[in-house]
Amino acid sequence: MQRISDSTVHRLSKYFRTLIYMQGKGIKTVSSKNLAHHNGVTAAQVRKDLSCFGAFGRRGLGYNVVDLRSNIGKIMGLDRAWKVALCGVGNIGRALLDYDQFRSQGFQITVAFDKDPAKIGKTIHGVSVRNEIDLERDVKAEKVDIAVVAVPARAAQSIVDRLVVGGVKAILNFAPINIKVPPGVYIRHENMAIEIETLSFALTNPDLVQSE
Amino acid sequence: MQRISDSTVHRLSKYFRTLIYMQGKGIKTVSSKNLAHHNGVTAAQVRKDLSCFGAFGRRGLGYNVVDLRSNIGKIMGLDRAWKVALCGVGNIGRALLDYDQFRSQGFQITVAFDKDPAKIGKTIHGVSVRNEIDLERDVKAEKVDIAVVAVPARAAQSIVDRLVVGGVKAILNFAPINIKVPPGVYIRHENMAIEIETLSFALTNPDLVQSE
DNA sequence: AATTGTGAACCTCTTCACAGCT
DNA sequence: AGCTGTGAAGAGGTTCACAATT
Repeated sequence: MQRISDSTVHRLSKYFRTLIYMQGKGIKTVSSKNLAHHNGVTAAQVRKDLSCFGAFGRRGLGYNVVDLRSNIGKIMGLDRAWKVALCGVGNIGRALLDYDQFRSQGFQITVAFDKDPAKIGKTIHGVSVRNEIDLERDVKAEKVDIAVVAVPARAAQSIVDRLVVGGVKAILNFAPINIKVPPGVYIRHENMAIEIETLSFALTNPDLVQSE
Repeated sequence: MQRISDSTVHRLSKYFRTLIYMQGKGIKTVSSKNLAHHNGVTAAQVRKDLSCFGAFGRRGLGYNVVDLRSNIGKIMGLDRAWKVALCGVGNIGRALLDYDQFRSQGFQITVAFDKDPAKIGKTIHGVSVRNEIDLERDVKAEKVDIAVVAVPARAAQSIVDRLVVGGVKAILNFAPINIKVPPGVYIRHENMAIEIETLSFALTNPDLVQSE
């Protein structure tokens, strides 16, 4: 069985959002060319990406918007609700508690942890903040699927280790540091500093990068 | 002159952060192997990345931490201050106004815009929020280098168009939608939904992805 | 002995191009 | 005629392996 590349998964996520938009607009059918145009890729790329999982289109006609959305949703596991825990209720953590794109796609932040006594016990955006001391116990009890780590860099590895002890298999890390996890645990990094520094690089070396 | 890949630039950004950390710890010298280990890549990859820009190490000895940090800083344009404008002072915008990783690396958010009358005129984290109506005029007057777009998806393309009119050449977009920019303008996307959906995919298809 | 810098080999992802279906 | 699905070709990024240096 073939492995699927990160790039393909990222694009599927984008196609999925485009299809939701199109469904909302009442568009019934879409071609690979059109879907590609909405996402800044080539039509061949769209077809290749989809062909990893089956044949969802009809030659000569294109893809049915509702069906393709439903199929990509199933492929990506977006046809169910995921239990999400948030670790670290700082600036970024608070923003994520109220982030539409998580909520609307089935990612429900049901638990939040912090070690600041001033925050523990408070309810923010409908989620009550718990004491980080109980992290392992609580993520196990709540059967958390995915943890979002938004603690300072120096604390991130230890929080992740404890999440793993609590049985969490998927982690989204916002701390600007590499984290080690055992086999079978998935970790993804979201580092906003990297992207803005990439812009700094582009402005500094316009001859070394291609703009759109 | 060779083009530099996004992956290389992203890794340089990571090496840079590692070197800052090492410098803080008083570490004088680092090998490609060590730098690689801190960032989850191979030693050959580190050397190849650096070799795009010159020969910074000494055979048999490794790299001087302070010198390499300084060199990467120059390459990435992190040895200067960038003027950053924020568009959209919602949950994410507010979090970014107080984001350490921006501030400490020379990205100074000096202007913020919103169209909500309740926000205009207020000062948040030391930045006063201006009326979005004056966007083009103000980014031009303030000589903004980089704009961060944190407005809803439906407003993002139009805000970007106006930023371009105002002369902004680099944009960091948080709206979950593809944005078109003219040649010579750099845009990077930060989409947290994509990464969490990638985790959803991994949990749903453990056989199709490799964990660490 | 340790470690860099780098051409060559390797591998992976993207694009091409066309047969096949509507 | 229009559009998908896909093997083959092409492009690009990563790893190997070793000469060069300390």
